[in-house]
Amino acid sequence: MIYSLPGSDYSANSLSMSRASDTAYEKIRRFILYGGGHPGMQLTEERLCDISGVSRTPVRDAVQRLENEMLLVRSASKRLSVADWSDDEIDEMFALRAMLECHAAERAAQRMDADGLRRLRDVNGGLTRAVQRATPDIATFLQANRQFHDLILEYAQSPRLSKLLPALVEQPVVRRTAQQYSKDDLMQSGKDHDELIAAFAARDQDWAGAVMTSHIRRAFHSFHLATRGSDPA
Amino acid sequence: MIYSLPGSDYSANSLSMSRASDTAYEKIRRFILYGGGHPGMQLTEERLCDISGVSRTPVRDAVQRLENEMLLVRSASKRLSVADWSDDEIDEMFALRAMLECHAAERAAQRMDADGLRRLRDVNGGLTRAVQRATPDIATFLQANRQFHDLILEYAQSPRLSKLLPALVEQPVVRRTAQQYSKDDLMQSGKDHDELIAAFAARDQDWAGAVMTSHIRRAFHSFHLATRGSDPA
DNA sequence: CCTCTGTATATTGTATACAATTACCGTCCG
DNA sequence: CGGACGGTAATTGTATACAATATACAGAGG
Repeated sequence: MIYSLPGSDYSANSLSMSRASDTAYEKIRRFILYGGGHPGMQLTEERLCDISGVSRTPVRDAVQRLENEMLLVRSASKRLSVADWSDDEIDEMFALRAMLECHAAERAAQRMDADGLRRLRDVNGGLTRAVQRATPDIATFLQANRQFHDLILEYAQSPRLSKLLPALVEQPVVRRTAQQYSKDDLMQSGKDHDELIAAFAARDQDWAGAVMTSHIRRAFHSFHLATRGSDPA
Repeated sequence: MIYSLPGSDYSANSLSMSRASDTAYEKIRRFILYGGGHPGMQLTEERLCDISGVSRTPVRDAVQRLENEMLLVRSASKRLSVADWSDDEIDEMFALRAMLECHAAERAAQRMDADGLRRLRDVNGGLTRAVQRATPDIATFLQANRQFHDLILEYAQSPRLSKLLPALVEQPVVRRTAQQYSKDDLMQSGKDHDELIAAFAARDQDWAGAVMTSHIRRAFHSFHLATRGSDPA
């Protein structure tokens, strides 16, 4: 049986759709990842206005954000299209993400407190319960997973990391690997998280970093097996 | 005798001031780093229009870019101010930069070719000559240094890295450490580059990565000694 | 004297009109 | 028939007017 990817979607703050530029961002993003947008597809700003229901000004704001996340790319003549990630770029994204999440875990280990541990245990409890059901509740799993990694990022206390990491956790990979993971894979994610919590409790930054690196790199290899039928190692 | 910092300013593409949003970006950036902008200073968009001489639309584009680079920060109520980097944030920036530049060097080592080696040697020759003058030519040094690191980034062939790294090589540090480096420090940078070239020629990615890490971390420690009078180690 | 609240003011957010670029396509000339 | 040229349509870039929102301040009530 096959499910979905451990790491995903810390960035999208699904709340606060108040600002038009935020709704534009969300809707265009959704269009690219789950809607009719396929890699290489040309998109005019006007088209994006139709998709998001707002005018060009907030659309342009959203576009700039999506460009930073490399979900949209701009041709030499400033025309927009949906990004088409090469295999090498996806591999690179995993590598960079492993480095930065490792670093975040190391910092979090140094700054963790009792309240943080409690919150991490709560979230991971929910994650584990969601997986252990007869048919795993993927949506809840993904949400809990996001919360778990967000908490680590919070305790890393690095504004710079908080700005950099979300851009690496974007969804083209999720889109290409949705429902790819087995129940055992999902359970292993929960166990990784448990070990991370143990490392945090021990304030052992090397341990925390190593577990996090394993966590991400396992996802990387599972991704390879699932999408290309071979292991990159 | 005291001079300036090894790593700096790969990002600013000093050319192509055609678009108003580009001139706004450049002028506001210059204002923050070398003009009247001091950390914590409040800036309205109107004020930024005066500074850059264009209307609010391109100013807002530029502001978003500068926010990503964390030169500008936005308060909870969406008001802008010049970023005020804490010591911890600066340390973090060096740490992240060391990781990513190391990674870039590793990738470049795998992808280097004869033409790239020649270009790197040319650039570093110019850098060394600029330093060896009776009074080192700092401007030329900085330009050559930027070109050198840009070349490595080019040969790393990672669009993602090319987007991430420039945001870490920004200037608040340069501003706070301008003219801080001795002639020996500058010469050592040239020697680091020579060793990097040797590592590239040998296609030894571990060597290249290690040299790059040393290169950045030495700058980090020199920065500490120069600005805080103590070594972080 | 403090706090709360309402209103004026300042600032940011959005829509739209217009300018500048770029691509598209038919035509002309070799 | 192929390629360069030029005109037109499409698209992005900029300015500005207006709307929404947040702050600041004054005055009333406790």
